[in-house]
Amino acid sequence: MQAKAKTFTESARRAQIVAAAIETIAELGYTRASFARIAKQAKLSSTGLISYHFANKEELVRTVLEDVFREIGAFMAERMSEPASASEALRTYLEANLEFAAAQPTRMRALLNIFLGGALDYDPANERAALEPVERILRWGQESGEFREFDVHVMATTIRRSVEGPVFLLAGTPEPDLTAYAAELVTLFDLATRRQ
Amino acid sequence: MQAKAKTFTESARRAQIVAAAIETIAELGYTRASFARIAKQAKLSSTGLISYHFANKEELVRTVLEDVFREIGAFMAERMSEPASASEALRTYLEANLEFAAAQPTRMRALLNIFLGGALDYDPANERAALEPVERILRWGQESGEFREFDVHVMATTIRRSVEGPVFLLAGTPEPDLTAYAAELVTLFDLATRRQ
Amino acid sequence: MQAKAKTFTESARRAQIVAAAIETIAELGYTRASFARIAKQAKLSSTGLISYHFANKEELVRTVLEDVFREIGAFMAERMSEPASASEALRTYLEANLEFAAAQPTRMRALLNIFLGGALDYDPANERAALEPVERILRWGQESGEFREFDVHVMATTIRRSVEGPVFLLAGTPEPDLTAYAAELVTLFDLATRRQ
Amino acid sequence: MQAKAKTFTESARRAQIVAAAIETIAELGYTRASFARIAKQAKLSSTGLISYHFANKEELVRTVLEDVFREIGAFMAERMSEPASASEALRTYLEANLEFAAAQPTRMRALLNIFLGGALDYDPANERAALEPVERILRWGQESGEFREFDVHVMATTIRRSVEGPVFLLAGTPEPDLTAYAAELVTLFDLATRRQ
DNA sequence: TATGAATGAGCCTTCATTCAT
DNA sequence: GATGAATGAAGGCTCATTCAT
Repeated sequence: MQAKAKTFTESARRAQIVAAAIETIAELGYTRASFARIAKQAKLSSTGLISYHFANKEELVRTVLEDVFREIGAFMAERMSEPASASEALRTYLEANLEFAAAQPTRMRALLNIFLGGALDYDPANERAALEPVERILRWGQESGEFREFDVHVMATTIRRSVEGPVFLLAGTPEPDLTAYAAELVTLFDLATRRQ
Repeated sequence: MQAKAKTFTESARRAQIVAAAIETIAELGYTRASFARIAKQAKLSSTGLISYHFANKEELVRTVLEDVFREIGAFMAERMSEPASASEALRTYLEANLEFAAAQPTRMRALLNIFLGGALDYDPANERAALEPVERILRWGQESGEFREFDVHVMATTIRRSVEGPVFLLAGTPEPDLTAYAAELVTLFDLATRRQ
Repeated sequence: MQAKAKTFTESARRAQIVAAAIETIAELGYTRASFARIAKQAKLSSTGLISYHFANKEELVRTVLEDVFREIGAFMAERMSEPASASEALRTYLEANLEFAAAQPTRMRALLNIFLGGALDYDPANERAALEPVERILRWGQESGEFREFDVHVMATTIRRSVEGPVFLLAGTPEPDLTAYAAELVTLFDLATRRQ
Repeated sequence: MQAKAKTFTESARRAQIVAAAIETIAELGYTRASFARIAKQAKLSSTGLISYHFANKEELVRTVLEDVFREIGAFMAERMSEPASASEALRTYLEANLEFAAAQPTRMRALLNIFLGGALDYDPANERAALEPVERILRWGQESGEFREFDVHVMATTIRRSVEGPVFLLAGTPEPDLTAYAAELVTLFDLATRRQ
């Protein structure tokens, strides 16, 4: 009944399973990431153990998402602390996103594979959650006069998708220059947002 | 090269199956669009009938893609004929894409679900094919002096993804204002690309 | 209703289908010789045509057997005409069988694949029919005093199977020396049968 | 090389499935021995259970073969220990083969149905393995002077097929006299092989 | 006669999940 | 907590056969 308190062992097992799920989903895509394959990746002896720790596949996937989002959140929080201006915040947002993709390509691929692989019935809440920090920056810039008038939702959607773009590059190219990519995006959206 | 001539009946059946597949893939995603569900959608008596008309699932999906691409191609060709300048071409490209998404939301969703849903092992060639028309416009603009210097690939990727953005909105919202959305994108990328 | 009289066209079609079936069964084995593959081999446009000419697969297979048996029978009849003695008849029987296998390897393989491939519920009548000519020779030899006393059925079975032995060699080896093989068998069964 | 250690339960299940497969293959032939029928014979709830214990049908069949070969090997090893001469070895070989067929007719039929039923793409290695013990006896006899000169391969093939001959009889006849059959074969091949 | 189309049963396999131990 | 075992639904696909034209 009690929903929260987990023993240490249980937490460790769940973490191990989640890590294996991320690895597997990143490598094979969501569809092919069956319990059998995740268990093998985690060197678990039975898929039953996954079912034991997670009510069903959906809960496992949800946990994977939470885990990845928490990491991204922590990473972003560190970079984004106390920006002096909205345009600086936007620049940092773009750079930090691509840095994270470069640093954690597996997590990033898993994330995309989940969203793209039909894992979840499309849930607008997820998109709203991802968009919200960007929209906050954009509104800040418009209020401060740094940014021109534009539809915040459209701009935020475009920005969000722009940073997802290079993730797939990471599979093929060994060392794609994400720093340069980030610089291009920074310029692009600086021009697109700033008051003329 | 030349495919065997199809009889009228066969063409009709194939078209019916393809239509049902589009509907089903758009609604459920690629993974859950099983032959059984497609057959039910098409009111067929047996999944065997799908196998009778298509060698395997891959061929069916490929046919779906061809069908959608042909429609998009025809639609775009009509809009894009004889643009006077690169910036006009870019504007038209953005507008036409969103118009098509508004006119054929189901086809558009199916398309994305196939590409994003792990239906195909990720093939850079597909992405290159989608990017190529955009990159041509961008290079034209740079050569003509209309556009500033920027990395064509990054800009093209960002543009391409920006027009995919609103597709999923179409499921929830009955009449999203894609005209306004297009106008925002046009301004956004005009500012981002033009020589200052 | 009328069981026998076939039109010319029908006979030709049936012959064409039977020939294709032999080819296909010889190449792929009975199990994989589906109507679809036989139709392709015969360049027929529809498997329905096979069903039109043959009540079911069993009838087709039975017809194949009759066809092959008729050929073997004709071939053997020519060789075996008027043997001077039982031992000469036996020698000729062995030689003629291997000659036929060398001359018609496809028919021979098809024959074996049918018997071995579970095509027919095992029917002792087939075996009896194959054994009967051999047993006749053997009884002749015993009655004439050329052959010693032995169990005719055992000897006939052994002889029959001995000539089936080399058929599979024909697949792998381009030019197996069936003449030498026949000579060995002739000596073998001469020693095994003759009065000491 | 070393297969993963099986638990007792798993071994028992596998044995049960193998037994059911033997029964089914012997009765219906390889082709008609589907997982569904084997499962029914074994009173299993689902064909999935067979797939759970065996990677695929090929592995099941391979296991059946190993099982039958192990039994035959043990049976033969006992009979064939320390023959005094090649001709005694040959006699024992013939007798032991027919005894085994009499004692284990189901296993024997299954074996033949697998080899003859197109279960395996025809593999000369299998035939060589079956022939090898016979050829060893024959070479021994030729070297010791007991046997006349003859082509060892032809003789071995004929002997091998001669002992397979009566296996199918076992289905129809309740108590075929395989002892008498063996005696006939012993005489036959004694005459055929011995130095005159 | 011949054709293309359709049918529905059956094939092997994979899957998430459950359960006794 | 963890394991191996079992379940039954569902997957894509092939098959022999039937039928309207």
